[in-house]
Amino acid sequence: MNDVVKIDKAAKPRGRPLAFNQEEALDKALKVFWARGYEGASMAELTEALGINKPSIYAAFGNKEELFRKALTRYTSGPAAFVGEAMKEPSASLVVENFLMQAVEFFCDKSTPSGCMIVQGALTCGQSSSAIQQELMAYRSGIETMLTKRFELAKIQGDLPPSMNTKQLAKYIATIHQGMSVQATSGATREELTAIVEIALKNLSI
Amino acid sequence: MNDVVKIDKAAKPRGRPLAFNQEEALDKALKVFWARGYEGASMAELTEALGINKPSIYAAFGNKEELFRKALTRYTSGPAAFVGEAMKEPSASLVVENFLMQAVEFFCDKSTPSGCMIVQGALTCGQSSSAIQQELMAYRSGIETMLTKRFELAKIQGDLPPSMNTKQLAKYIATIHQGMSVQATSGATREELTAIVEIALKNLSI
DNA sequence: ACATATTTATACCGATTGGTAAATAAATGT
DNA sequence: ACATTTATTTACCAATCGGTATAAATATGT
Repeated sequence: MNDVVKIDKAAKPRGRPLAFNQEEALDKALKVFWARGYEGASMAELTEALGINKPSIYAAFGNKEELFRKALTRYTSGPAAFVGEAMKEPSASLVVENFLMQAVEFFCDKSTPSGCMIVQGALTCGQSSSAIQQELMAYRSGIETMLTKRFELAKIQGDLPPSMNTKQLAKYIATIHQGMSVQATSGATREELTAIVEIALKNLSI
Repeated sequence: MNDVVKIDKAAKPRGRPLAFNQEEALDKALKVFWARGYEGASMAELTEALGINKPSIYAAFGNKEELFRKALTRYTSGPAAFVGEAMKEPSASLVVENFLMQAVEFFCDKSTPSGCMIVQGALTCGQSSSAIQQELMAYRSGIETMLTKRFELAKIQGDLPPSMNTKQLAKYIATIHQGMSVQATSGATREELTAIVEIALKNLSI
C-alpha cells in the first residue's frame, strides 16, 4: 500500500532538490514587476526580492522576459481573475458595476502594489522592450473584447437595446478602468475611486 | 543708426557660437521622452535624435533629469497648453467638453507621439527615477486642481449647483482624460475617443 | 597677430544592465 | 561506494547606462 502511494505521487526527481518554492518566487517577482514595471524592475532587485541567486532564477524561469510573462499569467489567473468573474453577472449593468467596483478594491488593496500591472507594466519603454509592450497592449484589448462579447450577449438577452454600440460601450468602460489605474498609482483612495465609479455608472442608462 | 541697432540687439557672445538651435533641440528631445518615457529614452537615442554630441547636450541642458524637465516645460507651454485654455470657456460643461475634445485631437495628432507625456512619462520606474515620477504625479494633480477651481467658480456663477462635489467631478474628468491617454497609446483612433467623450459627457447633467 | 572665451568632437569613465561559465553541493540509481 | 543528475554559489562576461576629461575648432577683443 505504501508502494502504491509512492507510485501515485510523482516519483522523486533525480538531482538536488529545489531550495525554493516556484510559485512563491513567482508571486514575489510579480509584486516587483507590478510596482516597477517591466523595465523598472532590474534583475538585481528581482534577485533580492526572490531571495535566490540569479542562475537559479534563469534555470527556473528562462530569462527576464519569460519571468515577466509567467508573473503576468499568475497575475491574470490570481489577483486579477475577478475581471473574468465579473462577466458572469446576470445583466450588463451588473457586469459593469461588479467589474469597476472590484477594480477599485483591487487597485487600492494595500497588500499589493497600486494600479493595474497590465496598464503600467510597459506603457512606454525602450526599443528593446517593445515585445512586452505589445503583449500588454494585447491584454488590454482582450479585456475590451470580453466586455464587448458580454454586451452582445446582453443584447440577445434583452437587457441592452439592439441599437447599443457594444464596442464603444466596452471601450468607455475600459477607459474608466485604465484611468482609475493611473489614479490609484498616483495615490487615489478607495473612497475617491468609488465616487468616480458612481459618477460613471449613474446615468449610463444601460 | 546701425550702431544703435547693434547695441539694442544682444552683443555677440565671446566664444565659438552654438551650432544648433536650443529650442529645436528641446523639441526633438521632447518627442523622444514623450514616446519612450523618461527611463525608456536613453541618452544615446536622445543624442541621435538631437543630432548633436553628448557633451553639447550636457553643456546646454545640464543632465538627463534637467533635460526632461525642460522638455516637460516646453510640453505644457506648447502642445499641451490647450489644457489651461480650456478653463477659460464660459461654463463648466463647455470647459469639460473643450478639455476632453481637444485632448482627443491632441492624443491622436499624428505629428506627435500618442497619449499624454505626463501620464506615460514615468508611471512606473526604477528607484533612481522616483523624483521624476513624483513630479509627473504633481503635474497630474495640478490639472485636477485647475478643474476643481474652475468648477468652484462655476458654482459661484450659477452654472453648477451648490451641492456639486467639485473635487469628485474634477477627478472623474481627470480619470477619463488619463484613461483616454492609455487608449491613445494603445492605438485608439480619433473617432473611438470622440465616442468615449460623448458617452462621458452625455448624461453628466452639469 | 595673439590672447581669451566658448563649443565642438573624440575618446573615455565607473556603474549597472541582462545573462552565464565553472565549480561545488545535495539528491537518486545501481 | 560510485556514477549520474540537478541546483546552488561564486565569480565573471560583454553591452549599455548616464556622464565627463581633453584637446581641437571657431568665434571675439585688443
